[in-house]
Amino acid sequence: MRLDNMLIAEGVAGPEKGGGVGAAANASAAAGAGDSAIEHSDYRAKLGQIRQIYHQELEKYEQACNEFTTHVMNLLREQSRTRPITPKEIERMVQIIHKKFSSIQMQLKQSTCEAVMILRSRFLDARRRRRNFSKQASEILNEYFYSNLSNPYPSEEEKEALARRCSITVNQVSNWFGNKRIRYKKNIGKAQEEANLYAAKKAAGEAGASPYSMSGTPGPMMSPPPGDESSMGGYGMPGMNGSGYSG
DNA sequence: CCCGATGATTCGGG
DNA sequence: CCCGAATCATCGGG
Repeated sequence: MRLDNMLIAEGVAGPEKGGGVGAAANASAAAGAGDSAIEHSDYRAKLGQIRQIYHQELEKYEQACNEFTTHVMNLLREQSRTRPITPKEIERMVQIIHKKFSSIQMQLKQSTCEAVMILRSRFLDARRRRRNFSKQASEILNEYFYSNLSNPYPSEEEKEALARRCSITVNQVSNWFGNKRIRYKKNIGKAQEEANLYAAKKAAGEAGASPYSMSGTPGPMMSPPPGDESSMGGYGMPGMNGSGYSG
């Protein structure tokens, strides 16, 4: 009976229509980008389709069940002319039929659940439908990162400020820094170019009168910049096949 | 179409 | 909870 609960929770079963603001929306909106409304409208449309089909099928089953029941009843009535048939017997018959049909309904519920699950992962999983940040947002984030290379761990307040400036969520800022740190470390050589680039940009912006202590480079404690551009050909990228599941 | 870049999620550890 | 690491899934340029 868990299937019923789930279908109700997803808004497939339960209230025929109306708001139907399910638990679907807020379930995995963790770091979802700002405009989640658009994606959700698509999601809702598909969900509505599923629901429609579900109810359609359900009704069909019910109708078939009723038809079959009356059919059997008629047969029994005819038989009752040649042999005695107790009402108990009839009731038993009806119960058997209903049980059979409800098991069929279970199958329908299960496949509907499956469809909903697929739909959820297809639309609500933020890994899909990923959008790159704007160029400007990347600028801001990179600027902070390379200006604080020795300690690229923004506090909560700083994250909020950055999030506001970039028009993204705090979570996304955290994600960005997490990715940036690990990827910087993984590839110092290339990142160094970026570092120089942003350092130059910053220097241009400050035009000389900067309060930085000029005791050499700030020396990032993460790893010493080797400045070695060669020997960064290919690190093993395994197959990464795109296992296509139809959608 | 391939492949690197990139944002998001998952997992293990403190 | 945050971090690093691995991984996933999409984007975007060639």
